[in-house]
Amino acid sequence: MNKQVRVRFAPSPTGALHIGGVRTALYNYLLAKQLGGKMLLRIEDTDQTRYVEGAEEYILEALAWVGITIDEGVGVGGPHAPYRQSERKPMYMEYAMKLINEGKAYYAFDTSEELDAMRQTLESQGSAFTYNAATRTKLNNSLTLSEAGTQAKLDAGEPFVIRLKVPAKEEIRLKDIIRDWVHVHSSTMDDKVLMKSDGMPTYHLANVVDDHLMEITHVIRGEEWLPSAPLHVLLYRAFGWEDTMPQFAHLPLLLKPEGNGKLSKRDADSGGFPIFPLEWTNPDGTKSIGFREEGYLKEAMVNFLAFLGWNPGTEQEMFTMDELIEAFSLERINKAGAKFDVSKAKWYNQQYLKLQSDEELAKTYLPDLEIDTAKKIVHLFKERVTFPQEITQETKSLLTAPTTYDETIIAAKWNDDARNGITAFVNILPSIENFVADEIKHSLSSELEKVGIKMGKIMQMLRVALTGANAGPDLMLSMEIMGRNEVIERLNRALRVLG
RNA sequence: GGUCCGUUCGUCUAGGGGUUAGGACACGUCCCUUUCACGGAUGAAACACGGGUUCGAUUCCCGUACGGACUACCA
Repeated sequence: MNKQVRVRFAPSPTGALHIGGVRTALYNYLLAKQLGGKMLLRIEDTDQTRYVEGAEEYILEALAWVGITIDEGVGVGGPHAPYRQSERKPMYMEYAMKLINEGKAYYAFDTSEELDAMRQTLESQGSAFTYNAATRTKLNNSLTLSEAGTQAKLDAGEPFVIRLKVPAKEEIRLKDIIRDWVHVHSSTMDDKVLMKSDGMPTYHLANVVDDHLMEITHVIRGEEWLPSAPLHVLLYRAFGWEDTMPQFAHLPLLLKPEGNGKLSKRDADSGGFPIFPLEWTNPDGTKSIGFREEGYLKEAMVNFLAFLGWNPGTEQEMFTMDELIEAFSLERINKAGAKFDVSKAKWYNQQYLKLQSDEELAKTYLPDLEIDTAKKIVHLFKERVTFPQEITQETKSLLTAPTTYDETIIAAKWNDDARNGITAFVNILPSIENFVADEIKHSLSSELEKVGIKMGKIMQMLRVALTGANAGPDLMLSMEIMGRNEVIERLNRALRVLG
C-alpha cells in the first residue's frame, strides 16, 4: 500500500507570481488530483528583506483564478499548520541544533564582508571560493575554534550562521523523475548556510525540514533548483530521513520568446504580453498587466501552460482541467526549456472563447443590452475575436454610426450601380414586414433584381455606407441588430456625404 | 571560470536503430463566403556538428559547439 501522495507549491511572497510559477503549481496540482493526493500551499517567507505586501494574497488569487484548489496550507489551514515559514521560525533552529550536536553542522562567524573579500581576491586569480572541506579549516568557525572559544563568541552575542558540514569526498547521486540519475561530487559543493545570522533558516533548511514534516512525497519545482538538490539529499541524510525522502522532478524552464535566456519581466514588457497571471501593482505604483485582465480565459491559460513542457503523446490539443488530471504524467515532461510564445496562447483563447455560451458572454460583456439582442451580437462576433472584451468594443462600433468611410472601397466601388442600388434599398426598407436578417436579405435581392443590379456589385459599398469599414461580420445580421430606423438613417447619410 | 542540465520545422512538440520524420501554432496558396473572420484543403519548413558502435543511426556511446541554470546569511 503506497502512502498518500502529497505535493506542495512553495512560492516566496516577493512580488507577483510569475507565469512559470503558475505552471509549477499546475503540475503539482495535476499530479495530486490524479493520484488522489493532497496539494499544499506553503509560503516561503524566510527573507524578510524581500517580503512584498500583497504578494501572498496575489498568489492565492492567481491560483484560484486558474482553478487550482489547495487542500492544505496558507489560506485553508491543515494538520501541519502553520504553513508560513516565518511562523515556524523556532522549529528550524531546533533542527539546526540537532545537526550541530551530532557534528553534522557547525557555527561560522565569518562576516559576509570577509567572505566577499575572499571571493574577490580568489576570483581575480581565476579561481573560485568554496566554503567546504578544503577551506573551512582556515576560516572562522567552530571547527577551527576551541569549544570554549566558540562558546565565548556565542555568549558574547556575536552574530553567527550555521553551516552544513558537507562530506569531503563523496559522490552524491540523485534520482530525478524527469532527468534520471544526476551525479555530483561533494568536493564541488558548498557548506551551505542553514541558519542565517538573523535567526531565520535559509531556503535549504526550511524546505527540507518542512517537506519532511509535511510528509511531502514529490517535490516538483523549477530546474533552477537542480544544482542545490544534491545538498538537499545530504540534508535528508544528515537528519536520518533518507528513507522517506520525497521524489524529485525538476521542471524545464520557461525561456524568452526570442533570443536567449530565461523569461523575464523585461521580455514581457517589451514584447507587449503579460508574464503575470493577474494584474499587479508594483511597489513603485506602476502596474504590470496580467493574463486575466488581458482577456485570457482560465481554460486557455491552463491548457497552454500544461503543454509548455508536457504533452500527452496523442494528437489531442484541447484539454479541460479534468482531462489534464487524467492524462498527466511526470514522465512525459520534457527536459529542454520552452520558449514562451504567446501566439499559441492566443489560439487557445480563441478556441475556448468559441466554446463559451452566447448567453454567458452576453451577460458579462454586454451587460447593458437587452439579453436577446446581446446574444445575437455575441453570436456575430464570438468567432471573429481572440479576447472576449473585443466583443464589447466591436459592439460599440457596430452600434455607433460611422463618421468616416473607407477611402479605397469608395474609390473602387462608389459608382452609379452602388448609388442606385442603395437608393432603391433605402426606399423599400420601410416596407419590410419583419426586420430580420432573412427578410432584409430577401427584400434587398429582389429589389436589386428589379433595377438590374447584381448583389455582389454593391455589397462592399453597402457595408462601407453602413459601417464605414471594408470588412466585418454578416451585414444582414448587423442590420437586424441596428434596427430599421438606424439603417435608413445611416444609408441616407452616406448617400448625402458621398454624393 | 567552476558545477550541473539540455539540443527534432521560426515556435510548442511526437517519434525513436530501418519512418515519405507525425501533429499544433505562426506563415503562404486555394476553397467556402457579400467582405473579414471561422471552417476545410494544401504548401514551405527540422533531427547542431564530428567521431565511434552497428548491416544500418535522427534514435545508443564519446567528444565538440551552442544554449540554459546554479555558483548569496535570495528563494
